[in-house]
This record gives sequence, C-alpha cells and structure tokens, in this order.
Amino acid sequence: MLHCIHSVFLPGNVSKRLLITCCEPAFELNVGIPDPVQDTRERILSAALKLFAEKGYVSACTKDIARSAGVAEVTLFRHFTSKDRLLEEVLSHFTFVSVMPQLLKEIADLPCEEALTILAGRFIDYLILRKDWVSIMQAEMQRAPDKLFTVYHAFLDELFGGFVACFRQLQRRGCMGDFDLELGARMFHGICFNYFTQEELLGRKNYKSADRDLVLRGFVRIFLYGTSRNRRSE
Amino acid sequence: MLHCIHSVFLPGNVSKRLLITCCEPAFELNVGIPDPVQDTRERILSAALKLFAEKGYVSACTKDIARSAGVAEVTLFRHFTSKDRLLEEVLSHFTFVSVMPQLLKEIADLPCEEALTILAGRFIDYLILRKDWVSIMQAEMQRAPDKLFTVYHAFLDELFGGFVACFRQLQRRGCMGDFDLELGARMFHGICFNYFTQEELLGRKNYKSADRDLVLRGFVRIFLYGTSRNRRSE
Amino acid sequence: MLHCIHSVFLPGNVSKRLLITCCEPAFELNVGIPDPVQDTRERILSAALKLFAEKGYVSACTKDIARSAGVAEVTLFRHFTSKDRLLEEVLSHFTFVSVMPQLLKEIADLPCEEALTILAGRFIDYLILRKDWVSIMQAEMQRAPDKLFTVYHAFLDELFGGFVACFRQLQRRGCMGDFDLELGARMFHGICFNYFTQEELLGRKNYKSADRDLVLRGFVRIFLYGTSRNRRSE
Amino acid sequence: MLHCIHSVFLPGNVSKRLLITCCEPAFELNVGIPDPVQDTRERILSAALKLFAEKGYVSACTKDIARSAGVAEVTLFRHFTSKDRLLEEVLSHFTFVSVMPQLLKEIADLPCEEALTILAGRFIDYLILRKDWVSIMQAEMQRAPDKLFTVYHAFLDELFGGFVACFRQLQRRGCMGDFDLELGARMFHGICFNYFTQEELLGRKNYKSADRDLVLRGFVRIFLYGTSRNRRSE
DNA sequence: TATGAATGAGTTTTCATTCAT
DNA sequence: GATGAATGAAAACTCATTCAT
Repeated sequence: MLHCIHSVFLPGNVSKRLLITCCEPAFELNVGIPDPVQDTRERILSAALKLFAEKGYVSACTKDIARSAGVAEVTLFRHFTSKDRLLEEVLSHFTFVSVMPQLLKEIADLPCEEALTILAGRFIDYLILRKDWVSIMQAEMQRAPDKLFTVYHAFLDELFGGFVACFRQLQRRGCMGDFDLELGARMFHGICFNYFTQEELLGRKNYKSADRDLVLRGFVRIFLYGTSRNRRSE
Repeated sequence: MLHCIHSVFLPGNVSKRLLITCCEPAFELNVGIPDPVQDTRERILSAALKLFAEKGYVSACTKDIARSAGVAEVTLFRHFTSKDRLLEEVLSHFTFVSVMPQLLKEIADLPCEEALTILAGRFIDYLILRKDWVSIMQAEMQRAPDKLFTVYHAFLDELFGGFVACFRQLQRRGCMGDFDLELGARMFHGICFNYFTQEELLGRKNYKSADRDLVLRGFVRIFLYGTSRNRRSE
Repeated sequence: MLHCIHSVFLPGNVSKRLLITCCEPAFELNVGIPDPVQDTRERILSAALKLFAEKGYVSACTKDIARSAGVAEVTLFRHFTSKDRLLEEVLSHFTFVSVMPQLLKEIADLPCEEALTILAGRFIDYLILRKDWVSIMQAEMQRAPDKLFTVYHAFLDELFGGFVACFRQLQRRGCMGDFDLELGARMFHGICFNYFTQEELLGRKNYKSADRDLVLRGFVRIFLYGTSRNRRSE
Repeated sequence: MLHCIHSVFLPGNVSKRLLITCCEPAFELNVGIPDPVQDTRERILSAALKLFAEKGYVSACTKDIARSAGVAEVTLFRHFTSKDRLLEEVLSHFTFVSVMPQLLKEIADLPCEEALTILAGRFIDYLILRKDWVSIMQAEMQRAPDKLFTVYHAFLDELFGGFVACFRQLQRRGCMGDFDLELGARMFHGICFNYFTQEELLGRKNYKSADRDLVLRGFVRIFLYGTSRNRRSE
C-alpha cells in the first residue's frame, strides 16, 4: 500500500516510466515475494484503473478489464464481488499518499518563489502520476456513489491542508505576506489543477511543455506578489 | 437557438427561475409560433441535457429520455438518428453564446477591483446556468468523440479571448499592470472555474454562499495586486 | 380469459386434444380477431407454462421459453418485465375457473353413488387439464413467493367449498348421511388428488387406465358408506 | 446409516428435537468412533438435505451447501463427484427404513379404530420427520432423473405394502370388513398424505393442531365404516 | 485428505435501434 | 410525424467443476 511514495513529488520531470510503474507498484516492493494471488489482484486493479479512466466506468466492461488483466472474467468477480466494488477498490488502492510533509522539508531552505514554483510543479507531477485516478473521479463524481465522494473530499482536504501548511511555513520565514490561508490554498489549487486539467486531460497543449516551468513561475509570481501586498503596504 | 442570452451575464444573482427556464427557452421566445415539431425536438433536447448531466451519457438511456420528454422512444430516433448524434446536438444546442462583448461594456466605467469581481461573479453565474452542459463536458471529454473536443475547445477559446480582451481594456484604462495576458487569462479562468467546480459540481460548500462575493473579491484582490507588480515596481 | 370453460368438467374422458388445446385457448374463441399482440403474449405464456412444468422454474431458461414461443428473448421481457413476473402471470392466466356450480346442476338428478363418482372423475379430469399448472405449483410452493401461496390457497378454498356444497346438496336429497362436511371435503379431495398425483405426476400406472372408473367407484363407495353410518345407525 | 430408527413411529408427538436431530443422526450413534471422514461426509449430506429442501435442487448451490457444512466447496466434489450424485446420495442416505413390521406389533392388541388412528398418526409423524426428504421428492420428481423415480417408487411400494399388511391383520382379527386392500391402501395413504401436505408443506393450518387426533379419528371412522359395509351387509 | 484459485458455459436483463403501421 | 412491437448484441453476474498444491 506504500507504493509510489518514492516517485511522488521528487524533483525532475515525470517520465513515462513513472506513469507505467504507478499502476503496478507491488512489483518493485515485493520483488522477493512474488505472491501469485496478490499479483492477480494487482493486475486486475491496474487494468481496471486504466480502462475506467479510458472509457468511463459504465463503458469499461468487466470482460475487457479481465482480458486486459489476463484473467477470466469470473476471476475478477471472485476477487471483487461486483463491478461497483471494483471501482471502489481501484479508487482507494491507488489513492494518494500524504506527501506534503516531506515536500515541506524539501522546500524549507529555498527562496520563496522557488519554493512555490517547485510546489506547483510537484503537485502537477503528482496529478499526472495519478492522472487515471483523477480522470475517473472527474468523470464519475456526478454519478457519485457516496464512497467516491468520501474518498475525493478526503483527497481535497488533504491537499488544501498541505497548501495551507506550506504557506504558513513560508509566512513564518517571513517571505509571504499575511493573507487568508484557506482562500489562498483554494486559489493556488485552482490554478495548478486547472493547468493540469487543460494540459493533460483536455490535451490543450497551449504552451510547449518545455515552457511548463516558465508558466508555473508566472502563476507563482502573480500569486506571490498578490498575497504580499499586505506586507508591502506596511 | 439563441435562448438564454438575456439572462446570461446580466447583473444580479442567478435565480432558481433562470436555471429552470434555461432548459426550455424556446417556449418563451417562440410563443407566437407554437411549432409542434420544434416543440417535440426541443423537449427531447432538454430532457436529454438533463439526463445526460444527471446520469452520464451511457447510463442515460434513450427510453428514459423519451419518457421524460413525453414522446415515444422511436420519435427520438426520428429526430436525431442516433444517441451519439443526440449528444452532439444537445451540446451544440445549449452551447454558450458570446457574452463577453456586452459584459465589457457593462464594466467599462467600474473601478478595476469592482470590474474584475463582477466579471468573476458573472462568469460563475454563467457556468451555473450551464451547469448541465458543463457537467456533461467534464464527464464525457475523456470518451471524447471529436465533436465534443471541438465544441469544448471553442468554448474555452472564446472564454480566454474574452478574459484577455477584458484585461486589455483595464490595462488601457491604466488600472491593471503589464503582464502576460494569456497567462493571466488562464490563471483567472482557473480560479473561477475551480470555485464553480467545487461549490456546484462537488457540493463542497466550504464557504457560506452568502459569502461568495467576499471570496471572489479576495481572489480578485490577490490577482489584481499580483499582476500590478510591474507597474508598482516602476 | 374465458378459455377452457367449455371443455372443463364436461362428461367424457379427457382427450389428448383437450390437453393441447388448453394451452392456447384464445385461438378457438378469438378466431375472428387474430390480435397479433395478444397472440404473442399468449404464445409466450403457453410456452412458459409448458417449460416451467417440464423443467422447473429455475431450469426453464427464458431463452428456451422465447425460442419455444417463436419470439426473441427480449420480446418476452417487453411483455413480462422479469422472469418472476412471467411465472406469476402464467399461474394466474391459466388458473382454474369456478366450475362447481355448473357441475352441481349436472349431477342434480343422478343417484348418489353415480353423482360422487362423476364428481371425482370430473375433478381429476380437471386436474389433468391443468396438469402443468398443478405441476408448477407442487414444485415451486416451497420456494413460495407470496403470490403463489395466495393463488394456490384460493384454488384450494374454491375446491373445498365446491365439495362441501356438493355434499350438502346430496344430504338435502337425503342420499348422504350426516357428517362433518369440511372434514369430508378434505378427505374426498385427498383421495382424488392423490390418485391424480400418482397416476399423472408420478407415472405410477398401477391400474390400467381403463379401470379408472372402477377405482374411483371403489373410493366413492367406501366414502359414501363411511359417511352414511349416522343415517344407518338410526 | 440406520439413524432415526428409534425415533420413528414411536408413541407420542414428534418433538422439535427429533426434527432437528434427524439431520445429524450420526453424531449420536457413532459417538465412540468419531471418524472425521464420515463426519465431513455426513455434514455435507445434512447441509445438502436442508438446502435442497429449502431452495430446491437447482437453486441450492454447491457453494452454499459447502459453506453450510463448514467445508470448502472442492471438498464436496471430492466426496460426491457431482451435484447430481450428491442429490442421489442425499435421497438414499436419508431414505425411510422399514417401520411397518414394528408398528404392526404395537397396534396388534388395540381396538380397530384406535389401531388405525394411531397408524395414521405415526405415518404423519414419520412424514414430518422426513419432511425435507419428501419436500425434495415432491419438487424434483418432474425433473426426475431415473434414480429419483426408483427411490420414490420403492418408498411408496413399501408404504402401500405396509398398509395392506396392516389391513389384513385387522381383517384377520375380524374387525375390518372385506374389501380391496390395494385400493384401500391407496385411499388411506391419500388421506394421510394429503393431510400432511396441507398442514406441513402448504402451511394451511385449517385445524388447530391440538385437534389433529380428532381429525384423524374422523377420517379413520369414515374409512372404517366405509370398508365395513360388506361385513355389515351380511 | 483438504483446499484456494481459476474458469467455460450459461443466466437474466438492458440497450439502442429497426420495422410496419 | 408519431408510434407500439420486435430484436441482436452485449452487459453483469452465477454456477458447477477442475487444477495445483
């Protein structure tokens, strides 16, 4: 269950490798114990994640998921009882892990603009890594079985909390102004999440990807200066 | 086809009435010509919009749409050939109309912060009015028949263009700093759209709705100060 | 819905023809109006009756029923919503009709032994005519959805009432003794029903069928003498 | 395999305890030899008997039977090869044992009416004890694998034989008239079996159970008087 | 002997779509 | 133009049974 921790929010661009690895983390961690049962289960989960994201929950049929996982359709039901339960398990199995704490340490010594730019970058990397997961959430929220709501809201709460903590740390260091942290967190999240949505989910490659850092830096600067007015105005 | 224009981006809060009216605008506009054929067509489109948004494209079955529109299932096919075509027609029928031009005039004489706050508010009102439409787009983009992409990207382009034009106007009036307008538009859009998504689509009523103006004003201030640094720093 | 009345409880042995006709009575009555919808419905009902009786409810699959009715499987569901509902409709569609009144008239002038023998014979004929229906009831009662219970108990109540009325009539004519009519009805019913079960359902052709009348007459005599003891003893 | 003998046809009413005990008789008899293999086998047989009776052969799935017996599903197949064979084994394992001989001795000295009333009562007690077994037979006869037919017909033959023997004994003692014994056996059986079916299987508690003896006595009297006419008429 | 894992064949049911009127 | 009836294709899910250990 601890898979993907290492790769998340690490410096550097997200590589194709990471995206693929993301779906089958057990392999790396359990190399010594190739438990065939877990393997089957894991393969089904990964196949389901991929197909749910690709075709939507309803259109991704269990037969295809099973075939794609290399097992018989029944096997899927043996492991997950129903398609609905499979969705739930997929969404909790691949759910985020708390990364903010570590990240806060990483950016502790960086200058403010640098810190926020890296924060934004890592957050987006993380979303890219969890692209399928996010995709499913975006698409299925309105059909929203309660379980989804719970998981997704927990995800958002965790994020906002992380942003708030980050801002507070920067404030303590004296490099961020005094402002409504909750509101700032929502704003910062909106900017990053929207960037991700447009670039990755909608495929609107408005900016060459090489320029990503520039764009994010641009966002950060506006945000940083905007929230600094109180300090400045003093 | 131009229904809803009047109600969009007009000053004042979006009332329940408007939201409801939105789905059956033809009645009000075509009172003089109660063309029964158009009527049938319109009723199907409205029913489809509602059900697609509610249950997702795949899960909203033609039988339910037809029943909800008060016609036989076959009639739906007479009018729209296939379910796929129906989706396309729904999405273009209820698509946005260019509202920015008018809005620019409205805020022409307002002080900058006021202008942007109202812009944000109207934009969100507009999204609320088009909630079903947006919902469908969010959910079905990944399944993305080309047609959807085209329509949605046109929608976004129009929006960004509008924001850019608005910023440019405010710059000319000397009340906004010098900054990358495209980048600003993306940022501003992200903030507003994310607010809408969370409040309306995800039902995360973090802020009491009475405070909406305060929140938006908070966003706008940060954005405004942030983009003014260049001017100020001079 | 009035099918089968004419053929039930008429004098004479039950012929193969009657048994077959029983399942598609509408043809005879509605010759002038070959309503294709009713026809389809009727064909499905008949096929279902037959297959349910033959293989049991669970084992008679809807595909086979549909094929045997000459329609597509979906058509069956269009008409009956679910397999469970189909069973219910089959059981009420082919349910008994009140025949006792007419029968009482028929045997009004016959000597007592003759009257009871004919009553027993007709009752068994009737069961043979409804063999499939009874078969299903026997087999599915324990799985017993409430609906079945209701229908079957109504069937039994009607029968017992009929027997009681018959005995009372014979008493009035002075040719039956004084005895507990309810108890007598249960006994008489048990004898006849058991005969039917063994001969028809279990295929225990212990007695040559030509002797049926003899067997029944034997039963009747014992019953008749047995219930006459009170009169005799006076 | 001879379990239940002691409790069958013993004087006194059938207690709840007997009914329950009936399914797991081996425990009591084999206390000294707790053969674990037989135990497993026995547990499966009992579970199968219960579930077959409750849900019908087809609906009682091997998984449930196994779970209810506390073993793995495969184990069931190890012991019985196939579900069909399991049914056969269940039906022969729990089949009746010849009880008539003993019963004849018991009623040897009783007055005729008393003897027949007790005979009827014991027979019904016996059926109640074998309720599950009878239930299965009733329900599955029509699907009738040959094996079932054989077992059930043997059961009936044994019964009829018993009744005939009983009647003959009473005749010898001079307390029953001269009549067709086969025919009488069928009649007597029908009356008792029908009583059982209605009270126990169909749950038609028409008569308060306290009155059971009265009802049976009523039946017996009619039967007795009816069959005595020949003697009397002389 | 006992079992956890896996499966092929089949079940009921739903859906978009066509036909005939 | 509108519809009731009919359908082929596919969906989720179940079941008895086998395999490997």
